[in-house]
Amino acid sequence: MTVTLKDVAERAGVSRSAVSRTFTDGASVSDKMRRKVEKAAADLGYHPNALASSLTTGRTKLIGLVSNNFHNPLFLEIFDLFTRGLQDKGLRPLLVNLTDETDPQNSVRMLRQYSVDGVVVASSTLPPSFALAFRDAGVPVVHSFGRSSPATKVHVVGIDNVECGRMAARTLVARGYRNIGFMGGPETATSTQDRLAGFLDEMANHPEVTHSHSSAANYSFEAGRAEMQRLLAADQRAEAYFCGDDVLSIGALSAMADAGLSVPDDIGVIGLNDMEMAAWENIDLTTIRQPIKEIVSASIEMMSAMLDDPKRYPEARVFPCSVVERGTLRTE
Amino acid sequence: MTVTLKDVAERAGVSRSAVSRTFTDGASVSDKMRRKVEKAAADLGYHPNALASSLTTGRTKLIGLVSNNFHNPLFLEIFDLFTRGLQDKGLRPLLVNLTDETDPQNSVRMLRQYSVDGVVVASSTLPPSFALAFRDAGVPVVHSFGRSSPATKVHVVGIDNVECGRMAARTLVARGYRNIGFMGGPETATSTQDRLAGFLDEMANHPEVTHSHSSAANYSFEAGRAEMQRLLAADQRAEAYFCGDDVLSIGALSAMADAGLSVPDDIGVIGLNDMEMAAWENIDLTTIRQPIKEIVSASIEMMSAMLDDPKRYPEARVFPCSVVERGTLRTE
DNA sequence: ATGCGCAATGAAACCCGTTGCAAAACTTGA
DNA sequence: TCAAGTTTTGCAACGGGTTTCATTGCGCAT
Repeated sequence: MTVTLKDVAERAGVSRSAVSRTFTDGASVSDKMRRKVEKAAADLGYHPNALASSLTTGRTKLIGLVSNNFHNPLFLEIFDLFTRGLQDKGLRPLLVNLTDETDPQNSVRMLRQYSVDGVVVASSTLPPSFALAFRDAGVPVVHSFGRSSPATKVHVVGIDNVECGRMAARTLVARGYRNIGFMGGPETATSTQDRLAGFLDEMANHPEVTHSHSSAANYSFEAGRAEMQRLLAADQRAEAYFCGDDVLSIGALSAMADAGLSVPDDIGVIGLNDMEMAAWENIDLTTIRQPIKEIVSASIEMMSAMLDDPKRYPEARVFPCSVVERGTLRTE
Repeated sequence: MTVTLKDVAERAGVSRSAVSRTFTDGASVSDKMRRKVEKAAADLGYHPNALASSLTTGRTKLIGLVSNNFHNPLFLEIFDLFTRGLQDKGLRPLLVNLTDETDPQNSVRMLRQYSVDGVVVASSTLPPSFALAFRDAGVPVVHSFGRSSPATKVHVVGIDNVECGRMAARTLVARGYRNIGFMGGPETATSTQDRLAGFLDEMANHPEVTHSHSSAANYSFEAGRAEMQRLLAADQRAEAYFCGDDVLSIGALSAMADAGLSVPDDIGVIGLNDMEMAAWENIDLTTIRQPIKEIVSASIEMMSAMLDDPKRYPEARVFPCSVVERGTLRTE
């Protein structure tokens, strides 16, 4: 059924090594030989078995793509970018869905069994220790959308969430809001923690502005809506909210609309991410743009580099964010 | 660096076969042996190499997951279901992003190189010939969300798009709309073609109702919005539209809002899919529900069955759809 | 022709496991 | 205690490639 090296070698009347060499570039083969082998291979419909070769070469070109964000539409964009970027480099994404799983050991074991060349952890909610588990197992790893620390031990690509928190606070204050709320994602997520820290840090510079904060159960529409409903019902309403994610913001907007509030006249919202949906005309969300294209390509670049040099010194690449002006904050 | 069977065998003072057997269930090993080997394996941190074993067993447990829908949020839900379902069965999804690619041969070649045990084509826009290419290459394949034909040659799981078209038309007529439009997705997509066919078929039963149809460039918000803008500007506006997809509907709703039309008072919309977003309170889209959970699990079941019996007779599993009543059609 | 250097080739060992087969080690029953 | 039967075990071949190393073949200058 399946055509092997040996079959081709026999048909072409050459040795197996010769066939192998015509299919690995950089090997020394004469034109005559190459033509002969290629002819035989074409006749038989031969394609080399990538897995068999990985046995000796030690490379599979398989990259584990690990994530736990299968409910945030932003991540569809991210998966799109990752799969295409990896494919362009001849790498194959082995997708791991971590939903309801926080222990890295299972994933580490599984991905090692499949001899992946490297692992990309694409998540803004997993702790740094998660990626670390791969490094400790000797697997090249980059944590995309992760938290970078000065003492980082794995490659990290992302944004400065603390600075984003500051930026959001600064923006809201500059627009004249004097009672500001932060509605974050799950408290366990590093991104939530950092954004809150930055937010509070900046607010400390503005004692005249009152502020408060709370968090939604997770980064989802429902959670954002529920939390905003709670805030509005408790009559603790701020003049404007920084929501720790766009999809959360959209949930919040929905709760505001239900409460009869008009945005941005009665209440303001600024999100974070700038997912495609934020630009939809019926949403038109003012938000802080996270440059996902750049983050993904930097992640892939780093991964490539690590494949060549697994001992590469860990590095954090942090991309700047900027406010995208749309219609959910008053212009002042 | 990497610990092999041989290392464990040496440390335990037994043969390599013994080690292999303790790690393959169903093999005959004494308890004493098993304990000895497991001890040695644990000491060394050994894990079997799944790829090496696949060489002799002929199974990799790798499943190609092929899709070209990386811009429709519905597919994030679908990927979530697929990855979890496959993982639960011990299978590993190798993700292939087909964006901008319609020729199956590249994917076939690549997936064969990686010796995948099977392939799931998850797409409502690819033609039946795409999945067929895998079958012809001897790879078990199931086409999820595909078009089933009476003479189908590959396993297909999905819905009856023709019937959905009829259902939409029937629903709109029943609500008293007398001028109805169908706004489909890309004309090359089988789903669009079938939904249109069903729509027209049903409309033929209602000569008193005028109807028209057009199509958006692709299944996306922007395309839906643009097409609806065009329709409204041309003043060809119908009383209600059946949009061939939820995200298309949402784009259309946005265009309607901009045009100052109020839904459902001035104009009605019914979508198709019932993605999570359709239930968001600020969207509240009346739509035809496609049971994606059932479709995905049926696909995985079929795939499992084919792994046991690759020559399994091809079968089409078609799930019924039903209208989900929300707020974008008048109640009449 | 002769010899030199280099590119192309093949034989064989190796990568990490699995498995058919025969020998070894146990049971069991009488 | 011994023969017969059943489990366990190890050996060696195998799966589909790659790679080292020695050998062969070739072009070229002399």
